[in-house]
Amino acid sequence: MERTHTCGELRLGHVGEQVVLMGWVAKKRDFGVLTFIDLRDREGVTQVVMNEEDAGEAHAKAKNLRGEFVIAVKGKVIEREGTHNAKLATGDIEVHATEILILNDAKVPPFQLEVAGSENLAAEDTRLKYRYLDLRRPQLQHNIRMRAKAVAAIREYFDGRGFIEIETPILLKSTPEGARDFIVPSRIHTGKFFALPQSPQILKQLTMIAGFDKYYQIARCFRDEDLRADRQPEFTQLDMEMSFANQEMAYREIEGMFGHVFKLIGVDLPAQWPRMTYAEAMRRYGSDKPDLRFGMELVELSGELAGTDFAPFASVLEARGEIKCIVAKGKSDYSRKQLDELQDFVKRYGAGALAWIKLSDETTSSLLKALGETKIAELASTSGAEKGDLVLIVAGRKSVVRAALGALRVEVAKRENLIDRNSHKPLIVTEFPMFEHDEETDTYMAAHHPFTSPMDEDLELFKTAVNDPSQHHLLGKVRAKAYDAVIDGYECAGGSIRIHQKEIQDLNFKALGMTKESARTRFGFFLDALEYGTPPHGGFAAGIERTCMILCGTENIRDVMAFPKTASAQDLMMDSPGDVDEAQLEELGIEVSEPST
RNA sequence: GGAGUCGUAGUUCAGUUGGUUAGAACGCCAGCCUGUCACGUUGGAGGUCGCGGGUUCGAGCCCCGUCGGCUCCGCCA
Repeated sequence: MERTHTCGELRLGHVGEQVVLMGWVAKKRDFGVLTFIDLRDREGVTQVVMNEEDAGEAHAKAKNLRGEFVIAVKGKVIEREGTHNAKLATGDIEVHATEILILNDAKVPPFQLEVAGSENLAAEDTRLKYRYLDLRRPQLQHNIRMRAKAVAAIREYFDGRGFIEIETPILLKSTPEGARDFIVPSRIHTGKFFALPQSPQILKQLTMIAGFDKYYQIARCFRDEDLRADRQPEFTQLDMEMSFANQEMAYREIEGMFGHVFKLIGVDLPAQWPRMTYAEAMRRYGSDKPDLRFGMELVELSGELAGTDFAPFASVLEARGEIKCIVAKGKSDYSRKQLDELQDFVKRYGAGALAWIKLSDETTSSLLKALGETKIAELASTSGAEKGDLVLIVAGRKSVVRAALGALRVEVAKRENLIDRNSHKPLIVTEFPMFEHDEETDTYMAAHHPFTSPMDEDLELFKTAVNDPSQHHLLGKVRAKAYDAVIDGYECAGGSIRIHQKEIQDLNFKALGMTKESARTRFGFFLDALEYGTPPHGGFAAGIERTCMILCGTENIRDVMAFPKTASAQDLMMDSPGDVDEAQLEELGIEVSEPST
C-alpha cells in the first residue's frame, strides 16, 4: 500500500476518490458501531470514519487503535453532510475507511502532546526527555520547518549574489580569549587538544586572503558558557565575508538578507534600515540593541540635579555618574507593591534604588522629602511626564544606570503590553567602541574581536593610546568599524570591517596586552597570512536561532532547535554529557580529577 | 560563581492553622452508545507529596541540606 495524499491535503475537489493516508492516531472517538479517528501527519489532520455496517473489518481493527499508533488508511473521500469542521483545513471532507493497516503500535505517551483549549503543556524537562514526541506538536513542527525555510532563503540570497559557500573545520585550535572553548583531545597527539569553533572568524578572513572574494557559510558554533533563554552552547550562524568592502556595503547585505528572509512571514522590512551610533543607542535606550517597537526613551536628569544636597544624588554626580529616568505613560496608579517589584528588578543590574514620581491628582514621590515639591515638579517637567504618568529614576555609575533603565524600559513595556507583536523594527547600530574596559584588572579587551578595524577618524587616537603608555586610557575612546543588526531588541547579526594591515594588527594585539610572542603562538599563521597581500575585507555573522525566534514569534531558543539542551547544558533525552570508558581515557592519556574550584 | 521561582497520580494542578483514608480535571483500563471532532455515559486502576535529614504525639505543609526544571545577574572576544 502506498500513500496517495497527506493528512492536510484533501478538499471537496477530492470527493469520490479512493485515497491512502498514513500517519499517527491523534484522537479516537468511539461510538460503538461508528468510530472516528483524527489521523495526523506533518501536513495536518484528516478525520477517518469506520462504520461497522459497510466496513466491518476496518471497524474491528479500529477497536484496537490507541493514541500515536502509526496506521495506513485506505478509503473513499466523502463530503461531510451538515458536519463540516471549520477548525480543520480538511474539515469539509472525511475519509470512509475500507481498510486499515496498523504499521506500528505505540506506548501511551508520557504526556499529552497537546491539551486542547489550554496552553498547559507538560513540564519542559519531561518534554525534553521525550523530545521526539514534543516535536510532533504542530507548533514545533512549524518552527523547525520555518527554520529550514529561513536557511534556504539565506542560501538563495547569497548564492544569487555570487557568494561561495565554503565549509571550515570544526576541529580548530584553542584561542583562550573570548568565550570558553569546548576542547577535544587528540589521540594521535597525546596531550594536545583541538577546540571547537566559537565562530569561523579567522578562517573566513583567510578565505578573503585566499582570493574567494565573497564567502558565506551556515556555520555551527560552540561556546562553553552559561545558557540563557536565547543562548545555547551550540548554535548556528550565517557567516559571511567579502573583500573590498566598507561598512555601507555590509549594511546593504544585512538589509538584503534579512529583507529576503522576512518575506517568509509576509513582512517587508525597509530597504534601508535606520542607523544609530552605539553612543546614541546607549544614551537614548541604555542598550546597544534597543527595541524600537515602543518609545519610553531615557531622559537625562543630571543637569537638573547639579548642586543638589541630597547626598545619594550628590555623591553619584561627584563620581561622574548619572541620573536618568524613563516615563511610564498613564501609570501613576502603580501600587507600592508594583514599584517594589520594579525596584527589585533594577537592583539586579546593580542599581541601589528606584526613585519615582507619580503625577496623579496630586504629585507624590519617593523623593518628596529629600528634594521638595518644587524640585520634584521641575524634574517631572524635564522628564516630559504629563498628568497620569509615572517617572522612574535611577542614579549611579553610567554603566549601571544604562543597564538598569535599559532593562526596566523593556520590562515595563512587556508588563503593560506596549509592544505590537505584529510589527518588526530593524536597526543598524554603528561605531561600536573598539575596546571594553575591565575595571577589575584595569585592562582593555576587544569589544567585538581582535581583528576589528578602528575607524579611520580614530586611527591616530588609537596609535597614540597604544604607543604612549600614559595615554592608554584613550583606548576606551577609540571607535571601531563594527556594527550590529538589531531587530525588535534582539542582536540578530554583528560584524565589522577587519584589519588587513599587519602593522595595525600588531598594534591591536599590543593594545590587548598581548606580547609579540603570545600573539605569534596563537595567531602566527594569521599574522603571516596578512603579509601576503590581504585585501581590505569585512562581513558579519547572523544568529540563525535568534532570527528564527522572531520569525516564529517565540522568546525561547529551544522553540527553534530540534534537540536543545537545558539551562544546565545537558541533553535530557540522550543524557549527555556522559561518562566515557576508562579505556578511551587511557588511550588519550587523560585522567579525570576534581576541578580546583 | 550568585539570585529568584517551581517540584504532589502518566499530565496539568488544588491541598486551609501541622491533624482521620492526599483530591480534581485530563489521560489510561473495561463496558455502553450511529455523527463526533474538548464526544457522551457507567465503572475501575493509578501516589516513595523530587531526594536525605531534623523538629513534633503527628509533616505534602515548619527547619536544614541536596538534586532537577525554568528565568535573571556575572559570563557570552
